[in-house]
Amino acid sequence: MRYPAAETAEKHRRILDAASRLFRRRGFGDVSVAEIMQATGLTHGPFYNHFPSKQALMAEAIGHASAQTFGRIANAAPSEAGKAAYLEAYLSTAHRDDPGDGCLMAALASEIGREPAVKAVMTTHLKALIDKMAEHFPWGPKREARGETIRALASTVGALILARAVDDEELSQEILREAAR
Amino acid sequence: MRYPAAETAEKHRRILDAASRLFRRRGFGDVSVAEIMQATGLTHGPFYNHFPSKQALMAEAIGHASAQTFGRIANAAPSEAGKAAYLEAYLSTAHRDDPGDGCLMAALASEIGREPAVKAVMTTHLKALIDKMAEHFPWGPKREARGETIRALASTVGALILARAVDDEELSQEILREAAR
DNA sequence: TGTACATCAGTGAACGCGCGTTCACTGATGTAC
DNA sequence: TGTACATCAGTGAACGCGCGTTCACTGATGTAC
Repeated sequence: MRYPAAETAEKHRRILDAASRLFRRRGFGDVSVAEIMQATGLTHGPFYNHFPSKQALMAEAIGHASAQTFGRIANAAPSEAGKAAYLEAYLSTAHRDDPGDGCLMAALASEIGREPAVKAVMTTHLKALIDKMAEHFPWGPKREARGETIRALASTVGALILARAVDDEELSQEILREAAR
Repeated sequence: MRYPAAETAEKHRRILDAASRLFRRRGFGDVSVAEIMQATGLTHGPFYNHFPSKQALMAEAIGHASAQTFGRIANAAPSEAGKAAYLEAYLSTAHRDDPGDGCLMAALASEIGREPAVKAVMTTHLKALIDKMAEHFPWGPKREARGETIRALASTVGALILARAVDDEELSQEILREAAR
């Protein structure tokens, strides 16, 4: 290899960072390959040295963002208090106003199902996420843990999406507040 | 008017019908004006006799689909059984597999916040929807009705979105089933 | 009633634009001797 | 150690394409007399 492998890997990572942030902020369709490459300080040409297509980048960027989420859960205390803090952060206005660094599902929800490669990565992510959350946090009776995790996920993802879809600050906050109960 | 007004209005309605269905099925970005017009049996030219821009159509199509949802709620029996039937239909695999005729929020979730005109219409829709559901269905103590409605909306919308984002039939069904409890 | 005209929704070619992707070229880096 | 060469990531112009939008034209409809 002409250039050290570490440098190539570093660039690959920077493209994924920029892409996963921009995609979550504005959606797959509204972010161009050129813009992503510009965000990493390069022109758009060498993109194809790293990824075979934009579609492939979309799938890999989802995986990249998924790893972030897992890091966040692993860092939360595995107690009732840790769970409460995690959910509170999830339903915060800070998270609502910063989709770029936030939840994948909430940010790209309706676009995920349309691209099979993306959907596949998302499925793996969600399965692992349910397992991780069910095992990491306390959920009352053991055999209820999985069901409760799924219900908590659906509620919080739904609430965040509704809060973001709305123009009215008061209503938006009300939705987050109610879901936190 | 050269052509009878009723005919113009009828065409306007047919464009909105096609648009709101296609948008929900595939998203705003992936559906072209030409395709919508073709679905109504016309070429794309006269589109601009009906709407000033695609953006304007997006906002109007949301309003159009919103009216459908309200019709569906009004038709449900205002009883515990009516509410259960409504929620069961919402969380059915039939609804999951037919976004074109289904819930606006779940279908366009992440794209709504990005277009201010669309967001404004959506806010009006959601406000009216919360009021309508809180008042139409029984929810236990009166002053809890609004909060419970919001939580039910967040849970069901979230569950439908997760169920659609997933590749695995079993997991998808599990999500719908858990949210229905 | 019949005829010439005015209207305007519909037609389809054309426009400019931005996109994903390709490619001939550059030039900095490492290698061979 | 020094020099000529090979490599390959990066550059940026160019490609074909589909999109939203415009527009000169058509032709069916209704109106005026």
